[in-house]
Amino acid sequence: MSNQERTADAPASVPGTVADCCPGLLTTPLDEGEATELARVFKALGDPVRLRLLSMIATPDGGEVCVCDLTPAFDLSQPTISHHLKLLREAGLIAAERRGTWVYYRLLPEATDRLAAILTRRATTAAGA
Amino acid sequence: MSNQERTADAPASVPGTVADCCPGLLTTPLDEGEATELARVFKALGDPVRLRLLSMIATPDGGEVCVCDLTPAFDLSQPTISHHLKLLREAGLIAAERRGTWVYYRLLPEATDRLAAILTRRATTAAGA
DNA sequence: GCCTTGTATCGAAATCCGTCGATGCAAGGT
DNA sequence: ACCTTGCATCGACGGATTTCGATACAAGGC
Repeated sequence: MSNQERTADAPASVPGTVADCCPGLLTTPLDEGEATELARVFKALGDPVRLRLLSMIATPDGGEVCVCDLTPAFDLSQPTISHHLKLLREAGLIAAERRGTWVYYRLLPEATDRLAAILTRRATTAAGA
Repeated sequence: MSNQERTADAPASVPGTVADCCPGLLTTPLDEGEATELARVFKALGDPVRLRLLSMIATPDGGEVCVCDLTPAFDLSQPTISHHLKLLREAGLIAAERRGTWVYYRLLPEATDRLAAILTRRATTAAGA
């Protein structure tokens, strides 16, 4: 049983609304085009290194992490990390910005919000009663 | 002769509890073990065929779909569909039940709930209580 | 018992993916 | 200008993934 709070009048910084954006995977069958596009995003999450990268990027509240901090955190070569960051970028999950010598990555919250909404089971059973 | 038992279904750790499982990906860095385990689930979602299968399985309110309804919905061979269903099963996303001649699949909502929670940005700033 | 139908597993082929070293480009210091 | 440092791209290699046909297993009808 999901004890979801109904943040009806959420006073705090609610990250936008994810209510009506998403076809919903769990409520209506996905057509082929949507499935292909969604699969690309989930595939980007389907690797431990990329998941850790994403969590390291998403964790700081300012939401920016220098690549120079990401690369030494893994036992992998620098090109490999760069490759994984590129995949996360192409999936629309993160964005990069060059500032001087360094490149900073930040999370794109709309992307994860969308995925969360897609994976959220709306209360279809509680319809009306 | 073939003495093989069918033990390759679900992984050892069946997601029974979802209460304390979710560190939150967006709020704390993932350690390597969690990342590996999570990546397996996301990888299962990283294919258009499997996404469509999952949505077809999750869509009916009763939550059960016969394989005989899934297979002809794709332009793929029956073994291929069976293979994709197996991957979704091993990821803990769906479960199978044989009833007579046919096999029925249903969604395991705890799995998608967990993913949705992991991808949900919690209000870290409001860390009260 | 045997055949038919539904589903899973096996083994192989083609393709994709993660990883590396080498190299190129950008920016700054000297 | 030149060199140094940070990051991206290239080309290649090994391992994983997707797909198939063939086949095995399960259940029911004859």
